Amino acid sequence: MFKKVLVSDDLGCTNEGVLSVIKSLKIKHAEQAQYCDDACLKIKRTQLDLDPFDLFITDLSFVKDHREQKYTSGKELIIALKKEYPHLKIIVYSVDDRLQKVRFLMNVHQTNGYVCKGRQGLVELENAIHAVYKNEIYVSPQLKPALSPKNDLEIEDFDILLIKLLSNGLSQEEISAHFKNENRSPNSLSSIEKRLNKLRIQFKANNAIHLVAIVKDLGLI
Amino acid sequence: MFKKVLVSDDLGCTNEGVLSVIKSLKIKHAEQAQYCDDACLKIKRTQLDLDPFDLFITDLSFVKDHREQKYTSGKELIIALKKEYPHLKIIVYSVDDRLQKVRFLMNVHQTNGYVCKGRQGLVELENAIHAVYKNEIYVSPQLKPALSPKNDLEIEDFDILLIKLLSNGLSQEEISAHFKNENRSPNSLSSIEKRLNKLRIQFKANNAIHLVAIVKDLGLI
DNA sequence: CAAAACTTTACGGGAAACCGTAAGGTTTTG
DNA sequence: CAAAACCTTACGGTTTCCCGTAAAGTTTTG
Repeated sequence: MFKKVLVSDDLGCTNEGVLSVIKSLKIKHAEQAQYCDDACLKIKRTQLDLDPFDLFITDLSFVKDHREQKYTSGKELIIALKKEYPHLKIIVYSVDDRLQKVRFLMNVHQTNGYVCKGRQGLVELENAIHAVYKNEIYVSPQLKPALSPKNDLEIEDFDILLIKLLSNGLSQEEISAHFKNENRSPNSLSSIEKRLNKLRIQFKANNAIHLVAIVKDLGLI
Repeated sequence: MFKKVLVSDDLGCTNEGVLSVIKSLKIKHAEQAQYCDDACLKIKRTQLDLDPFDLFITDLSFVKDHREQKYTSGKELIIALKKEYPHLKIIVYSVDDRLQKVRFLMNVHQTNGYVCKGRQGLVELENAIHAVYKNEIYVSPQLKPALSPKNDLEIEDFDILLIKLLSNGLSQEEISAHFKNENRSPNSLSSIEKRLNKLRIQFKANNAIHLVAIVKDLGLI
């Protein structure tokens, strides 16, 4: 079984809960961190040692506070860590069950597990730890569809950005100007209208307000 | 100190974390529930006994799943319990830090404590337990402003409803018609425009889309 | 009870969003 | 390499939103 585990979540209570599972698995050495940067530091420091952390369990969302942070989300930290230490096993433990995010972390960045916080969260986490130890990947049952390849009728980044700018109060004309500034194409007012029209249909929205509300509820922006 | 505590949160890991605090306070008897209805049942059952639960710590948001529930949120359950057992001490332990909600539960329904989940959550929870045991009320420091009386320049229900309808995709004209249907006044298109204008200024929004996005982020709708 | 203050409604003009059509580019494909 | 398919842009017309002003109605106040 894993020898040394790091658990990172901004909520102390969640760390406690996860640590109780770790303990029940007879893993001797476990630590916790409440900031991504702390977690990063702890991992980097021990990678040079004889017994580095061999499993990292992390939340994705970390509430900002007074402490300035280099990494402000679990996602960023995972990307950085996987680049530097591809062999470090990482399990995400998050309430965020959006398939996009799951797919991104699992497929693009080779994260080893993704467990949804939920009523069964701790049980699933235990299963995940066992699976990942056997070099398998693990995702919570409700996230399985995320990894099935057929499910790729995706919203593009462009669309997300577009809606995000809308939600920030920019008019379609301002968005067009903004895209022209950044040399991003398409950028004509007409294209933006067209894109929004497609999105409205896709999300069954009556108008732009409705669209933004729906997409916000889905957590896409 | 309290003799018998019930902890309720849909996330098992959070319950574990809270229970670890309870234990450290030498409270012998503690139980947990993952559904509001379960919590309710446990409390009701022991209220007739010699040693009923004398403290109830609960989350507010409970994710719905297959199990049909009478109470679907901590708020509803608290209201019901406080009506039936006014002397039962209740502490809210939630990520939700919206002042409106705090004020509602503390002032209107005599909840005894309100602790924000956060990095310091468990420490604050411990303080809350001590305070509540001494018949004081406790709210997390960042929520203090919620209870100061001056802070009552509230958004009216009308405004909330208005923005909600907007976010549901209704045009201003449709909203006017809708209000006329329900005999709610004011209901003219002009009044609705005026109201929205005021809200846009108040929330520093560029347009209606922006307004809806801001208000959604604040969690008011 | 009448003046003042406020709220609600009406209306008109300009801006932005919405919608269809069509022209000009680019990529795909036989 | 040319036809087809697709994407991007342009443009005009209609609807909705945004904003100011003013009239009508309601409440407050001396």
